[in-house]
Amino acid sequence: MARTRAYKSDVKAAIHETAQDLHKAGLIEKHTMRRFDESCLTPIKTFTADEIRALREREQVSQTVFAMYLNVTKDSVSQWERGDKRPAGPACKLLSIVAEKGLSAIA
Amino acid sequence: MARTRAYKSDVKAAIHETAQDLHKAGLIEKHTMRRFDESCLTPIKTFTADEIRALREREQVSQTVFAMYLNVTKDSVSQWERGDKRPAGPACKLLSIVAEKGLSAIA
DNA sequence: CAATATGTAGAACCTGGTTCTATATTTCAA
DNA sequence: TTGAAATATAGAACCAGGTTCTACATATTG
Repeated sequence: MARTRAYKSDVKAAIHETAQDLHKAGLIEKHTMRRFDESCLTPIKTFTADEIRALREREQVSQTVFAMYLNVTKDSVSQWERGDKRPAGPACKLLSIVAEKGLSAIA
Repeated sequence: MARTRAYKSDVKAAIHETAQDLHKAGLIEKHTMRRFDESCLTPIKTFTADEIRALREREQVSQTVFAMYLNVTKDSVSQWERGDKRPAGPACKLLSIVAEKGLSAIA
């Protein structure tokens, strides 16, 4: 292992690193390592308008500040929360991270 | 402070939490807190095709696995690396996080 | 009061992200 | 060695996400 971590939330990261090191050492095959990657990825949620709003309010920030964290415009956040538009792939990933680890995880 | 962290990379998160707590305590105004948020956000890079490829290869994963982490299709990653398309706002945010903290930060 | 922050609303535009197929090369297990 | 699977390129077509703009309404604050 290249690094060790104290937090249990980083178990998945550790699994990935372990698999990578095992691969480098020639102990496991590439396709096996990919299975590790698949299994240790956090599942992506599909957020409703209300869930997005609740998430933002949980973090106690305005739409503008929330948008800054996600690197989108404030209008986009507003549209998400009104159900006008729905966040795409990368946006959902960021929202999932925030939902699980809080805004500070993507500061 | 609600939590304390040991790593210096979380200084910005700490600033945010501190500002938030100061606001709750009525010691600073909302607009002042927003300035804190602005200043503690990691600047977003604009990635060239080559930089994206270099970033992925640094993490030693295939386009497919890289795509899984970012919650986009493998085709999108391929298009980025060939300069066919360019990552949008949320995608750039994710790439910036990976560039700074590694793939495990968005596992 | 005046200025700022916050959020809604809607329209128009552009391009990112998806999906599909086809091709070529490499990797690895049987 | 053979064949399946992984990897990556290429291009086309489509949809909708994200942006930008304006206008309006309501707090909030100095």
